[in-house]
Amino acid sequence: MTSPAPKLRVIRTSKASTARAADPVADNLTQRIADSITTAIVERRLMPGTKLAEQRIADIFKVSRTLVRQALMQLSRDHLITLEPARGARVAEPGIEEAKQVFETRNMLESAMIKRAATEFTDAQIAELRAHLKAESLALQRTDVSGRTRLLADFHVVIAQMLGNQVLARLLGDLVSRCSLIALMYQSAHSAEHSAAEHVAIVDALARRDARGAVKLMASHLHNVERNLRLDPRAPDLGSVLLPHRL
Amino acid sequence: MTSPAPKLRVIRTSKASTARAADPVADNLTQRIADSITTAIVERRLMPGTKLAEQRIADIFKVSRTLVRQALMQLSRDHLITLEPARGARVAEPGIEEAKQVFETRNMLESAMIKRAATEFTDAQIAELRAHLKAESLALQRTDVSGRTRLLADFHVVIAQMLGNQVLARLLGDLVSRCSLIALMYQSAHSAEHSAAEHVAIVDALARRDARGAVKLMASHLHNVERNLRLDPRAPDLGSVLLPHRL
DNA sequence: GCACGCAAAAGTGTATACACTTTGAATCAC
DNA sequence: GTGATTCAAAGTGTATACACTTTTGCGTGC
Repeated sequence: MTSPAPKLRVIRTSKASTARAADPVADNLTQRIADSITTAIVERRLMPGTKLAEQRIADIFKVSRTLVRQALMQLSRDHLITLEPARGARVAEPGIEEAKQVFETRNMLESAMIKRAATEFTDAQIAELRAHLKAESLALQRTDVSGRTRLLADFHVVIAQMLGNQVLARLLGDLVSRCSLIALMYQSAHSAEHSAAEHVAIVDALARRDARGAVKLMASHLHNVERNLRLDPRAPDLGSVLLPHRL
Repeated sequence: MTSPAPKLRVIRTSKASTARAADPVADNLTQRIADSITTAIVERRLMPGTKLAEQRIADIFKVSRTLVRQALMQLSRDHLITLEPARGARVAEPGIEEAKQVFETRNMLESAMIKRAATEFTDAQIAELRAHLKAESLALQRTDVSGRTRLLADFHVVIAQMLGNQVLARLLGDLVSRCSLIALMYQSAHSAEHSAAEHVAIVDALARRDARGAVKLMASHLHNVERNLRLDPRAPDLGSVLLPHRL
């Protein structure tokens, strides 16, 4: 019969059905393309508004347009690029309104998250967080720009993962990467050092099991990041209209 | 001569660059396929675990596999189906753990959301909400099953939209549709009437500008929905293992 | 009879082909 | 010289082709 004897069925099944089944969509190739473009955007090598022609990218990665299209559609879902019907893909240019909404939503999620963390985290987990803070400060000392940006963003996602809530972690991850794009578009004046210091304060509050304090610190941290964006309605509009964004 | 007078260029551009640019990814064709599958899943015509072969779907819609693949990848991002590397797509079977995480995340978002709504909604907006409640009760009376399911879910998203936060609205929309799938998988015992009544209570609290009360009511509403799922670790596992899910 | 293995069928992964749309530039009219 | 028109180049949208993987059914050996 259709013997259910799984013989030497690949072990991938187990991994696939547990961890991967969530979303990871594609094989490693499409994903690699998407990741490359993502880091290029976050590391400011692709400026907002830049056209992303499919064939160009396909040539670079030595693959067909098929895979590039898949990657682009994925990035579009993450709001890192925009796809217009017959006009192709461009690096997203999030507007001021969108920026505010992203920060507000982050605040909603992260306030609740840090509150839970304050009451539920074990000492071991807090130690793990301190290790992350250590890595942040090292990256700062080495002036490792792309590394430090990544670590500062990861701090927030790591907390979500430590709570064991993968759904929350993914959601927050999306929001955080959108924030990276927003921050580089509106030239944040918020120094990385300042952010790292605020992270330390937050973890200290967690260590004291001071839920209320942690929530307040997290809220003010997010508020500081947002406040230091140049969200003047005038300047960005003028700039983006006048300057030639296309390549 | 070959030029078919491109004069009457569609105004689509304006709409596309403002509202659509966000994410809607594809043209109406890919989207229609995705929508058809989505409603088929939510209306229980496609049970969890059902195989979704690309060519079969392509034949049904009279399109090529290309468009079907796009639609499937989109649905996969929404967690309505799962894609395994060389084994194709199946209707998702969200696990118990995932269900709990989705509800917890919804609670985080919606508590914060309803709190803001209680202090910021105008009388006109509350009237609009009451109109929605009216629609819910009408769908209940007409025993319009698919309509009522949709309306009950939309209630939560509508509140987010009324706050003017599109980012929040989309995030919540994704979570809510995952909940629909979860609810039908674990045969919710929570009656639609009960949900509708709880919605009324929430809006009443909003009308009183009773933020604390509204938050409490929303939290207990979500808790009730979750509690009435058959999230016994034993029953579902046994059932899903024994019963043949495939068609 | 049962298990193993092999081969055909079905299905997915990627590349390519082709139609249609947009873009840009050169031409023509004024 | 300025403005509109047209045509070619570039780019996107969809279909199809083909390679490779998984599944399934049958036959063989024990």
